Amino acid sequence: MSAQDDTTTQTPDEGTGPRYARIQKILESRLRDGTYPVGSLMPTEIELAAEFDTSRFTVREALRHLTETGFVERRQGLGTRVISTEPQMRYSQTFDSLQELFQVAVETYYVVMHTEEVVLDKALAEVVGGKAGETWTRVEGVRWTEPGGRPLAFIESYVPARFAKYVPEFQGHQGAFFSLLESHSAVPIDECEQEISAAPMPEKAQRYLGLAPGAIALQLLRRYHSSEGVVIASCNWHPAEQLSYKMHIKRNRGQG
Amino acid sequence: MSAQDDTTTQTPDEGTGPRYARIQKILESRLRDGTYPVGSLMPTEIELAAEFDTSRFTVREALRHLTETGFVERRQGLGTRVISTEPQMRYSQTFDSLQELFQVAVETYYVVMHTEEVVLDKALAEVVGGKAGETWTRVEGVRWTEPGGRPLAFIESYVPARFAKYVPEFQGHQGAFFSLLESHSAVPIDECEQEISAAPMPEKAQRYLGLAPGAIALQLLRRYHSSEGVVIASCNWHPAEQLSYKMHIKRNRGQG
DNA sequence: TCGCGGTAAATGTATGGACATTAATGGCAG
DNA sequence: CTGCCATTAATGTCCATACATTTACCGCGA
Repeated sequence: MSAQDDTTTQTPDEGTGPRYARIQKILESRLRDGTYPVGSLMPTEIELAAEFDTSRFTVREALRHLTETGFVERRQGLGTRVISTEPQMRYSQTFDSLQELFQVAVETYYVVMHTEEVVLDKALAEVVGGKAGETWTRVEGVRWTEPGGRPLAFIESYVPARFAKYVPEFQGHQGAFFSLLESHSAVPIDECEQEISAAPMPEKAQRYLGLAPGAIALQLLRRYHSSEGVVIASCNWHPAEQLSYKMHIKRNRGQG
Repeated sequence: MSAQDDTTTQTPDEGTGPRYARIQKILESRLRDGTYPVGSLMPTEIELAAEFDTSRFTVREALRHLTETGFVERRQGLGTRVISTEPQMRYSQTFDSLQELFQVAVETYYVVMHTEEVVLDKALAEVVGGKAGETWTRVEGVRWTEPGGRPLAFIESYVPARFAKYVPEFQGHQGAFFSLLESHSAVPIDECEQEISAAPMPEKAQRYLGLAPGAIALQLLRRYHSSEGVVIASCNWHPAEQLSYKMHIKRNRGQG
């Protein structure tokens, strides 16, 4: 309700383009100016439809775009929660496809090199998404094109203690861990954060992968979440020449 | 129409979950087995609705998911074109937001270090998305936090000859090039490909950025496309410690 | 031959309604 | 106090329908 800067009268009737796009712009401006604070629930579809004098369908289109753009998160039975006041790289995907999306894990084989229990210190807890003092299992391994084939990546994985009993299953597993853990423990995995960065290849990884000192790695840190927290955190080191991340960003037509 | 492997009878009535999801799975399997080849047009919404004995709305939901997953591309007046037989990292976004998405370019300043004309050889043509033999302008520069501030990245940009006249505008520009080119030339930019990889920091970049030899870079190759082809290709080298790419991948609830 | 305009066909936008599914809530029984 | 259950409210799914907008295409005229 700030009186300043109100050149944008809050009606979807001005401007051009589809109505849902105009409503979307209004809602975005409200998100930015704090009308709908982060963490709060936005008005319901019915309320917004009434406010903008339009149908629920049109409001849903606007909200769908806000979801795809990473501003809000919607849950059946709950509502529309504000998660950001600016767009995010957020990628929505069905689960089976998600597994295929992480190309490297599919049709490749994992070999466990080393396993140990660790108590999380503060720094490690932050990385894996756990709490300091908890006991987790740390697994070192290498992913291969095929058993006895060419090594692809060095992987360090962390799982909470309650999943430790499934770790032996990792040995020789084809595919991603998270699907294995999910099927064995019946804990559904809802989302995954991924952080891509560049880093020197760790010394141990150089040995396992047969690389010269000074090798460069594309480093992928992934945290797989169930509703109760992180189920697996893994850090993958891929030789820089062997992996790159391609994205295709497409402009929505007609919204200039 | 392969007779083998036909455990999936092609009706959406089996299985559980929403009907559009079942239809989506059937369509995905057809994409994979070549029933709808890459480059071809899929049946229209009306035809699919008739085949699956459902409404156009439900078919649209299935196709919307295929679009978000990167299998197909839809154009009003044309149809649904198959662009891939497996899911892709495809990110749809409005344009204003896209600029914000490429965080680094916003509220930073670009300084041109060097400009020259180059004739594309075959390898370079492939990288920038042009044709061998064409003349492009190559621009070297550095992006800074503020004029005279801290250097953030070394950037090598290529623009086709017809845009060369706008290159002087790059000097001291705040924001991304593509928005500058777009506003000056009135050529709308539809999409952007991005490839993220790890690489050694080029020697020239080490000098410009004041880094020690052996520094590691997160390398971003971007191609901005208009309908007529690549408008800008740029390769950015960021010090590995200063940049990472975070993604949030969310599972569609209720599709196990 | 070239360009212009009309037409058909496809997706895009929008309405209004109905019912399903999920999640929080509060009350009741143990 | 705890646990189960009915209620309520929100989004999710689905229908039939209409019109708008974009694109490809064909034919006509200059």
